[in-house]
Amino acid sequence: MLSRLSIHNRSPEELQALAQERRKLSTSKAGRLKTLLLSEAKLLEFHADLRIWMDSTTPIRHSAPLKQIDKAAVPCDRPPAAGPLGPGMALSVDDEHALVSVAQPKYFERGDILLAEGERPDNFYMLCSGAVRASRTLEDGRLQIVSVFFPGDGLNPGDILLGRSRTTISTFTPSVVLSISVSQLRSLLAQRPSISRALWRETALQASIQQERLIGLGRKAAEPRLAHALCEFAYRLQRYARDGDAIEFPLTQAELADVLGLSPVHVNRVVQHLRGTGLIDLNRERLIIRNKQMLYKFAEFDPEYLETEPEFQFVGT
Amino acid sequence: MLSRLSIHNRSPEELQALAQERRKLSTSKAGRLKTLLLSEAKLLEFHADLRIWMDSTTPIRHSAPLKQIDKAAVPCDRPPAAGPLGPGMALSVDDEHALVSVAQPKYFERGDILLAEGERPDNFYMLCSGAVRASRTLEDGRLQIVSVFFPGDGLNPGDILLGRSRTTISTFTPSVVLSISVSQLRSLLAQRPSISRALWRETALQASIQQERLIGLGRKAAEPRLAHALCEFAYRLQRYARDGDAIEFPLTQAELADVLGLSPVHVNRVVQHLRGTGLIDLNRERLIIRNKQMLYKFAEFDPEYLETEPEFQFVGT
DNA sequence: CGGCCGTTTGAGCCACATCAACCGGGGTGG
DNA sequence: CCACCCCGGTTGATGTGGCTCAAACGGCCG
Repeated sequence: MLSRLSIHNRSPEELQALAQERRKLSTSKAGRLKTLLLSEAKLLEFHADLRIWMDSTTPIRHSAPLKQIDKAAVPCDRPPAAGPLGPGMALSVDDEHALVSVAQPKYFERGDILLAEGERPDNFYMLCSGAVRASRTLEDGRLQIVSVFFPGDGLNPGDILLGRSRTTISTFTPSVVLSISVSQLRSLLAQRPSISRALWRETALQASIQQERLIGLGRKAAEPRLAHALCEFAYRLQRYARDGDAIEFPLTQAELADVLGLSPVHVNRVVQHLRGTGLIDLNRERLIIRNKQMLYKFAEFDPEYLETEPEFQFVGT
Repeated sequence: MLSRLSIHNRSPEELQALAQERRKLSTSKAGRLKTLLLSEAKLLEFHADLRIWMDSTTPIRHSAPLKQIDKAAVPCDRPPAAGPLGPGMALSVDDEHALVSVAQPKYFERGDILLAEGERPDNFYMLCSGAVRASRTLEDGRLQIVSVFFPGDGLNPGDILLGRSRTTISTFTPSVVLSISVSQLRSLLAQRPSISRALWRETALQASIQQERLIGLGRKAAEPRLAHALCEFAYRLQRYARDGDAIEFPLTQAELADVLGLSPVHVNRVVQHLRGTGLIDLNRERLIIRNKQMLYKFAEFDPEYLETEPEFQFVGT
């Protein structure tokens, strides 16, 4: 993990300069050191972007447009216009501002553990970039992945209330998350019912995803089960991207197996067969859905369960 | 379903008298008519108990003890002291009073559908007595049960926010349910953040249960999977009963199969083998856990995920 | 160049599904 | 009151989807 810098009292410009420095330095290095420097640069740039976004949006409610940022440089995978958290959690600019102002950005390498099974969650995490899993290891060593998170998702909205995490939360790829201490979140929730509502909604949405996966595990054969997972991932990842494009795919086949409750070799065979039908193209880097219509049909995938009806988002408050 | 009576402006005594009347009448009848009369009596008694509870607890906060009621006559399976909803949803007397006062009790026969897949949920349901499932039917007719509800559970806390039910909610056994229209619930939520918090918690708790079942479906063999489900059911049902007793078991083996993602005949064989080991005794009426220690170990069951840490229940508000 | 990781391929096996028939009890209808 | 039937549970025979074990391959990093 990264050494902590004293960055909290520096201007965005200073932070960007620091980032630039690391990038320059990294070109002359190689291997592990190089990637470390690059990831440090990324985190600094994320800090800078965050600061810029904070300054450009006043805490009083009005939807201030975010100063346009070079997208390639932003480690956050969502349109910056919606703030660093994106529209995923359905927060108002005001609420997002309140959340972000008490949040701390953190960078994790591939495979790092954010929260271990059985621990008390001290922080609430929101994923800005990368991909994260929640998994459980049984006594005999078998592993089941219970949730897969993408940028914009909250990682443990339910655990906050339950007081203990029953799964291990770790990254698939290098990731940037915003972390809020539970105690600070608590006082925020008391002040802002709409944030409370948003977290409840996030909990319900993730339960809905789990439910759909449960149905697959219980009653679908391997092929439609895999197809459904791919549809879900593609849909969630593409919500904020152009349609039809290749999708950066963050899981290995072995990890897919742990999501689907299958063995890695069987996943491989199923992937090949699905490739053979021409419906999809999948390899380590990217997923391309060649015939969305038919794939949805084959997988019995209906994206409705991934959406909230807008009128229900802010009921009551 | 039952014909509606005009009961809302009758006293508890009148209601009990009416119930007594049906019971008397029922003894001279047989078959379907008899059970209908009995269920009508039950609903009337439930109404009466509700009224008594409402009268004995003032809307101003103080934990008024409920007048002792003959437990056998109360269709609600939880200690009346905690109100008709019991401690399941972790409501204060005050909140429970607010909820119950706008709720309508309803009685459903075995197999009745409360909410069909794809419908917009107009009501929020709380189960007082009986057992209820949420299930999904695939195109080829296969069925997967996603949740099993027992008295004290909310049936659709998440759907309220998502605006559409993705599963069919129906009963295993005759059941009494308290129903609140979503619009009334909405205004309650705006007034009482603690109710909002309780529903969020209920959503998280049910997600936690689903998560545990998902792990079983993905990575456990049939036997520990069944054992785990039985542990869970027993634990949830016994929270408000004496330990070691026989438990009234509401599912058939075929229904168990739909919970576990197995075929009915395989469930049968597994049940027999589990009986053979002496760990449990299970038939249509009752479940007896003979060796809790060993069963928990075999199933890798740890009831922690069914509990909320008390200090987290009312944070912030 | 060597080692590691992710993918691929093949052979054999087992847990669980499917199909089919029978049993016992309680409710129904004649 | 009896005959029937339906439902839930039980049993046996047979088939198969997916697992396990084992080995090889290609690309990337050191």
